[in-house]
Amino acid sequence: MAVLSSKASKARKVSPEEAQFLAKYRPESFPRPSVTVDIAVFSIIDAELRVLLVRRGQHPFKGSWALPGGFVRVGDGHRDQGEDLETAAARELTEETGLRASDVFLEQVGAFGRANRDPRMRVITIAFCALVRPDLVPLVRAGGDAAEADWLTVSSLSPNDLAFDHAEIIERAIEHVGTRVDTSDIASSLVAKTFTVQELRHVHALLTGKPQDPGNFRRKFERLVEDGVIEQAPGKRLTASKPAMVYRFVKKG
Amino acid sequence: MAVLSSKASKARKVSPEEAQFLAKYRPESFPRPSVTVDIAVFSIIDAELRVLLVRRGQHPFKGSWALPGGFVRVGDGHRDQGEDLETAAARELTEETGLRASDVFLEQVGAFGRANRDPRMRVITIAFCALVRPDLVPLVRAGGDAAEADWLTVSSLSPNDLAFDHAEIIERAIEHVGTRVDTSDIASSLVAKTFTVQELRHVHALLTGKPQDPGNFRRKFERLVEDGVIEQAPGKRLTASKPAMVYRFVKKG
DNA sequence: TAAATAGTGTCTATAAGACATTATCTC
DNA sequence: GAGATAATGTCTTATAGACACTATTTA
Repeated sequence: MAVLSSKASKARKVSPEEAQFLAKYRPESFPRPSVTVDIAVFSIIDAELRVLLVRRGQHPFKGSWALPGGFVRVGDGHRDQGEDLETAAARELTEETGLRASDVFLEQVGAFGRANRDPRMRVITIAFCALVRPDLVPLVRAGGDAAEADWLTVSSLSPNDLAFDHAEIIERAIEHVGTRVDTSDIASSLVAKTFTVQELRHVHALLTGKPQDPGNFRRKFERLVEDGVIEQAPGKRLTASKPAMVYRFVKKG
Repeated sequence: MAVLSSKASKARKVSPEEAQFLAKYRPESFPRPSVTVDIAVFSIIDAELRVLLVRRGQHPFKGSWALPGGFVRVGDGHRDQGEDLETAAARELTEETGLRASDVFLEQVGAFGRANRDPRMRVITIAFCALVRPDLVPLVRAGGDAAEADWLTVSSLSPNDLAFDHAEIIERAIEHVGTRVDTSDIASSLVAKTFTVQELRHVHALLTGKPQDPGNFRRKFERLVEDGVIEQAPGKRLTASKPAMVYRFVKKG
């Protein structure tokens, strides 16, 4: 399976015959769906997992909370084919939060395209999840056309408050993140640049939904230090009692 | 997070005001992409992991192998919104193989929508993976418009032989399946109705890409028997030497 | 000194990896 | 009986879970 290289057909050779075909080709006018990207932007605020939502000012679902998102730019559909899905997600993220996409973890969750999920027309959305480090949250400014935006606590969300199928999308996005906690450094996107053992433990607890034993988690943590994923940082974190040592993720070369 | 129920807004209440809004609403004519479903249909033939591909008879990529797939039906875009993505995938699967979707494992892998992945026009595809039990493979008949179809060995595929970004899709589909081998009964979709320990072991070896130790795998297998996932079936599998006991997956209630 | 939280150690259960060994069939 | 594969057993190591314990700070 390693035989299959990732980015195929980057500079594909086009035969004269095929070039002629393409020159003559005119896309037929089948009915087409609208395609959007929606982003479940997560962060941790006040020790709670939260998601950034915008309140809809228009029908349908006027007054409900919705995920930030928007249409994928597809160009004129012939010469200019527009932007990639990831690019669209990154653009929307920046537009709606003011954050640079390079500072945020962004990954596709999947496509959601049930018929009638939008009563106006057929809309297929590509859902992404984004993780924002808590120390960047203060920089988030409610973007563009959004009437009202807020970080809502995930555990107290009610599906009735959410527009479209966004409750389902959020649920799937959380699941998506949760399954990757142990196999990726996804948690690094939800702690500040420096953090204590307990702070990272808390992130894991929130993402997995299970309480993490302090002693057992430390073992995991120490393994990450041994493997060079995490290193100690200068300084200490002052608390109400004994200060804690402070760590940081090692930048990958 | 459990607060979020899966299928939200099944019978949403629409206020008179919103109903009026929807009655007046006319979708604007933003440029829209074409949306297709493509299916990576896998099975095991002659002890090799194979994927069902069709040879393209037309430009672009004429002569290359491609995943079976087709356009998602989106209705007239207003009153009738067409079919769900899963429905589209199941329909295409049946059209192209003759298999009933209920007999086949089918799951979404994700959306692939890079600009210019199709030189004709902007096409976003929702990729699915399908797993066909080996005993159903003989029933597969090259479907509909497909000029030529064949089960190609995954490990000997070259990206150059594949149309569009289908090499990338296949790779991601294999990855998708591989990550679920240990946490789901996905392997049950790749063995015949009855199977031996070694046969299931071989499936795991192919899906994970790692050789599975006979003794160690048996332990795993016995755990599945204890958990009621697998049960012994009558009869034996005759081989060149000692016959092997035969098992089957317990039907879920 | 008391309260609080950081940090350490221990015991057990579970599962994986790497073998060696025995059992039972066909030819 | 020879060859082959099924089936079993053993030893080691890695990890997770539960929980008791010690250390260091603030108030």
